[in-house]
Amino acid sequence: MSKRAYGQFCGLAHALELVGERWALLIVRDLLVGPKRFTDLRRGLPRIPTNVLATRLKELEHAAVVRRRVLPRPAGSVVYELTEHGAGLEPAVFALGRWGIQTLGEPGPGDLLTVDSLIIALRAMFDPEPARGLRVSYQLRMGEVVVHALIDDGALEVGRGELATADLGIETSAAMPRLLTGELDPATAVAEGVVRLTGPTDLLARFLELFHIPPTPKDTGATADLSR
Amino acid sequence: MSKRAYGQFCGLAHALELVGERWALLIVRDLLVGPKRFTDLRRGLPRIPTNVLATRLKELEHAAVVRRRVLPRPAGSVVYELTEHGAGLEPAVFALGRWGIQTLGEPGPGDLLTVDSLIIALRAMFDPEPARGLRVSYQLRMGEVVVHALIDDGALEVGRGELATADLGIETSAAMPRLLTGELDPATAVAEGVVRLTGPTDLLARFLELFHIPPTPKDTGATADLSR
DNA sequence: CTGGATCCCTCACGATACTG
DNA sequence: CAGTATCGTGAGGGATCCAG
Repeated sequence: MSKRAYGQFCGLAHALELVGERWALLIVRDLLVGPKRFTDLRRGLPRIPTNVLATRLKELEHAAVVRRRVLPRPAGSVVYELTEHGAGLEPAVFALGRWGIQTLGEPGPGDLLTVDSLIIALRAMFDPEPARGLRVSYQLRMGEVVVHALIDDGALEVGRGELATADLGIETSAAMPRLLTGELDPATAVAEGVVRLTGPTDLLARFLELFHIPPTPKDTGATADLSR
Repeated sequence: MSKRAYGQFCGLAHALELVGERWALLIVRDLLVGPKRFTDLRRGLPRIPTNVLATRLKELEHAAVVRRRVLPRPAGSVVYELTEHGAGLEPAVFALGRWGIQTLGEPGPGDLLTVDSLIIALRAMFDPEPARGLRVSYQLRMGEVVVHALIDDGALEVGRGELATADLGIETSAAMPRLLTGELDPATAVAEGVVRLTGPTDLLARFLELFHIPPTPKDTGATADLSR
């Protein structure tokens, strides 16, 4: 048994031994979007030391979560991708992401938003029920980051970059989490200018039906900030 | 921003900053069963150093996941319990647990099974759909650990200890994960004696309809053991 | 330029002892 | 019972260096 094992015959404990190390689930998050090279992962996780990234990738490969694959010639480069088993982490990553976004608050000065994290966030918050029989597309811009979402009869496809033909363009900043929890009313958000729209305004309400999270629970008296 | 922050404006990253430290989610797991005293938590997590447990509880309290409460006289003792926000981690804990149990394998020599982890495992794998209109009760014994489950029209209640009136008593060992993934056939499990029943045999198949996890994916060539 | 490996420093974790 | 104090170890953080 490993030195740092939890020593419990328990699915959660075993999962944490495989993907509970620091940075591991963020690597899985980025790989859920698609295969990536070492440098791509570095770009999406700028604060990870390269030795830690290399170590995590080896551990995840050993745990059959990640597969290291050498692309055929002439590319010849190395990509990391999730195994089928690793892709099975998607529900857990989505659930943790939905929980975390409830108390995300405003971005700190050094916090950055990546395209992949936004793609995963949209997929995590998509509710297929109200999307049945619906066909609509959105372009979402948050700072430099632009993604688009195609909804087609209960199915969602999220891609990076612009989509000129989108039914509605949404441009916003850090207000998005408060919008998604229902903490911020869409009408007042537009009125105050924290959300700017390009297209029919009523499609924003539709957007919030399709993408949502449980509302932030009432404060229980404990301090929830991150200062230590 | 904290020194060890991930520096990402992302729900998953924020969640990992709150409950991603070592032992944190195992503490949450035990508190999902009910409020506990410091010593109760120690008993359920025998390998956690007491200072780490104390540190985690303070961090979780600060993150509004856990609430420290002094019981009214004459008890006067201290209990830790999940806040509403902390209880919102249940779907994430269940999803991670379901993923981890797929590759749990056999228990190591030092691995132990606790009552609370078994209770959470059953709740995590319960499927309410086949339970509609159904009323049945089970007693489950794995080594020293005994719990019981009451299913009543889509609702599940799991409690610790024996239930003499249970419709079926199931006594097994480490074979349970393989049974739940479908990797091990219930008939052969009974025939080989790794599962012993007390009651109508066909209720075991019913049990596996009510409690199940996605089957373990086919091996992809990577080694999945834990030796380092 | 990609894909890492190596070094050093710090701090979190782990084990144990001890206290109100 | 409910933690705190102390100390050793090893993992993470950051910078740099190197091979293909």
